[in-house]
Amino acid sequence: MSEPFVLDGFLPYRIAVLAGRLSREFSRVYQDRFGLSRAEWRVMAHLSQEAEVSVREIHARVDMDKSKVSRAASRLEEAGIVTKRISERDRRLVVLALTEKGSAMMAELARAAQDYQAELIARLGPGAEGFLAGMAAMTSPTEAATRRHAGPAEAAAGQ
Amino acid sequence: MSEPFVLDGFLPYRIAVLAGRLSREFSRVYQDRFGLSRAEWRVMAHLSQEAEVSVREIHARVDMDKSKVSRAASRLEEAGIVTKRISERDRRLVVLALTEKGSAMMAELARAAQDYQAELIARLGPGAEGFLAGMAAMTSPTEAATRRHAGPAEAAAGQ
DNA sequence: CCCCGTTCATTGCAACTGCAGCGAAGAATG
DNA sequence: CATTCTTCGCTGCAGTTGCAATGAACGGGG
Repeated sequence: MSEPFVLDGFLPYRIAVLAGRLSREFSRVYQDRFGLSRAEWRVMAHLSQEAEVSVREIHARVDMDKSKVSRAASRLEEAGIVTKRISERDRRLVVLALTEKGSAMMAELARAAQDYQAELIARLGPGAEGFLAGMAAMTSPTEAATRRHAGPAEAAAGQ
Repeated sequence: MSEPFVLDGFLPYRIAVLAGRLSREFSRVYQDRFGLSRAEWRVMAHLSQEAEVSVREIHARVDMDKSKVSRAASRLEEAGIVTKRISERDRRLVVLALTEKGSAMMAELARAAQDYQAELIARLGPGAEGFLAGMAAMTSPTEAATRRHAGPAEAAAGQ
């Protein structure tokens, strides 16, 4: 029964290491070429999905604290990559949108991202499907144990 | 060919989110019960594998900057969880080891970790093997693209 | 119409992070 | 040996992080 604990086999650890490695690998693209931080890249990536998004929406979907989103957005605005304006429907909301410059950057980044994604799939080989299925199972809200209050995106935070 | 870029399908992103979620989920154990940070937990976990380890060894294997290891070790020492002493064979090395108190904590943590691991495997269900195979493939040093100078543990950093 | 509880985004603050640089100790070279 | 190069752990520092608190704006109930 009680196998000795083996760190190298512990899934949260293994996945965290993998995530760090992939993240770092791809960060070369947006960091070297555009000087973006990971947080900034994520905000941009999210904006490429829906043209106009509020800080709250990004916070809710992405694994980022809302202050992190806020500050990333400010830096992007300062760099002329996104615009911030107050929503007319709800004046508490800040609506983010890519500028033309931002869109051009994002187009290039999207291409690079797809190339990288293709390479990863290639690395996975035929086992890709199994891996993706596992990701889904893991991500699913089974959470038998460790039930939590939880908020948007699991109260974000972390990383 | 050129599918539009979809953030939710981008593997580095998905894996990062998953890693964050699992990490946070399990961190409740060592954080709530023992007040450990993630870095401290990792150092302890590593120490549970081999009784005596140097800062450098942890830095090399784990995805942690050496200063991070150093400071985590200092905090653990202050808390009476590990001891630091200078190696006799090489007086540059600092040898870390769990104290009795630390061992007791680690035993409890190991149990919790195994429970959590079991739950994760359960979540994965029959697809577990495929997932683990994918992890291995992904981690493997295929790295066709993005070759790097690299150092210990991919020059650590990140996360 | 006016409260009052809630939802947003931002900001202050303390803690943490990574990086560069340091001194001490070992290894290599002649 | 003396000299130089490398390895190891630590620390200063600037930048970042998460958390809590703030203030503005909604929205519902009386």
